[in-house]
Amino acid sequence: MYTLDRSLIANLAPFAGLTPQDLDHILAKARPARVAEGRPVFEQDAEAHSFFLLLDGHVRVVKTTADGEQVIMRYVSSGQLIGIAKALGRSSYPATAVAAVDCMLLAWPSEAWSELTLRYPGFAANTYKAVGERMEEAHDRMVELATAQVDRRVAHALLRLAKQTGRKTDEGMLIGFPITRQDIADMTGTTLHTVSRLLTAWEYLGLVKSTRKKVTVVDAERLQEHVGG
Amino acid sequence: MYTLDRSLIANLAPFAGLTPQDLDHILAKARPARVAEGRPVFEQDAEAHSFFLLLDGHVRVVKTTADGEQVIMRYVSSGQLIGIAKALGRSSYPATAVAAVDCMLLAWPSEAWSELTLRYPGFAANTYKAVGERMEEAHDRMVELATAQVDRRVAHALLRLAKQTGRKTDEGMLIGFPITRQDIADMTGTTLHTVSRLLTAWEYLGLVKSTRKKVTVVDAERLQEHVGG
DNA sequence: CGACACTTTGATCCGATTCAACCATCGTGG
DNA sequence: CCACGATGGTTGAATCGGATCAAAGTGTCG
Repeated sequence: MYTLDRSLIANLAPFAGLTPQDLDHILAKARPARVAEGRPVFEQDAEAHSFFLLLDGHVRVVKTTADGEQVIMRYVSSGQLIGIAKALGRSSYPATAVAAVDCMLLAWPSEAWSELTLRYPGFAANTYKAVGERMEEAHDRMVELATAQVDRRVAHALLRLAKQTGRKTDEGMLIGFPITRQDIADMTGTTLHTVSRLLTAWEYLGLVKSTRKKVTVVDAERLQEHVGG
Repeated sequence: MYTLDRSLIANLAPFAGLTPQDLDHILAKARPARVAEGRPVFEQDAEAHSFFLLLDGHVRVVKTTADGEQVIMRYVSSGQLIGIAKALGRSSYPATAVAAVDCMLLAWPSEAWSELTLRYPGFAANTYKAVGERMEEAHDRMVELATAQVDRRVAHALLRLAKQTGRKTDEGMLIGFPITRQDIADMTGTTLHTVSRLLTAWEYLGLVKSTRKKVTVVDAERLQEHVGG
């Protein structure tokens, strides 16, 4: 058995303010995991046996309704915790998490949660701050879903993803993982047809550029304005 | 100066498991407040100077967008905490809270938050459990807004309100506070016109009954089925 | 190269908003 | 106490944003 190096997590937000000893102790309970693109990290309604830290990659968090409709709740980038059901008093996962690309994670057994938060109040505070941010994000999306037209919702989704995960290329900000028209539709509550039409229209206007599973935001400001922001 | 009686809060979820002494100490820091129907308890973006416990009444939590559109995030019933911005690492209120009827509240200065959670871990746990529940609620509404038709969204809103706040009458469950067509529209992301049409149609079918600012769910099961549940 | 996953585009349809007008109920002040 | 303005509610007609239905095109991988 090897030892995980603390440099893996030392600079990540959830562990801000912890000592090297703390980090080592926390890492001692973790187990590394690899999840291939398209495979689940955990599944909706399954018993929440573990929580995870995404070290590298991107994960899509999806809720599926009783009648089979899907909604993408959010995309998780590296450095963030996922599956922290226990932190919010749940014993099962509220959604499915799917690797959007090949991912590296650390996994802790859920029982470790209460011990870690008790022993490291800073860790708990960091986590609840993150929960607060997610809550706010959720509220913002609720407002948007309730009031904004489809074009605005799609534009905002692209702008958010480009900002959060974009890599600068000579054409603009390329969203940092493969994403289909269907995925975008599932984030915004519309259909792949409408997303396709919007993207072609925007490409024609020079606002975005896209190919199979790749979307680049060419001109964020004009895209923003174009949908009225 | 008088003393607040601990029986005011002894049986409420946020204070479950605390001793009488704990309760007295917590109450010593609280200040009672009355807010008349239609008046704000706190306002969006204002500095979060206090958090509150709703002792009696109903409060509507509303977000207003830059372009003046309103969305009702939730209704708060008595016994619940509101305005706990500090618990989630915020320094301003994310929304406006308006008294839906005349309300009685207790108010604590925000600085008391960290002291209370540190001294009473049970209080903290109770709170985060509640936060988890709200998070889940928010997610459910996101899914619903993204996938369900207007009639289903309106029906679910009414069923939820009837269950949470309803008072049994000889006609069914009467929603426990005055609510207008516009309010229902603001909860579900539609217009007062559509809500009005739905309510008249459902009244004709014997599913609901409504007059000015009052809505009664007559037959919850059939209403549920009618929108496909 | 063939199969499959993803994308585009046209045509049609419908739910829900918008526009418009009117009615009902409530509270207030002359 | 009644009149009047304000707030809340209803209903019809026109319109339109997007979903749905349908079909064909294109890139990718085994």
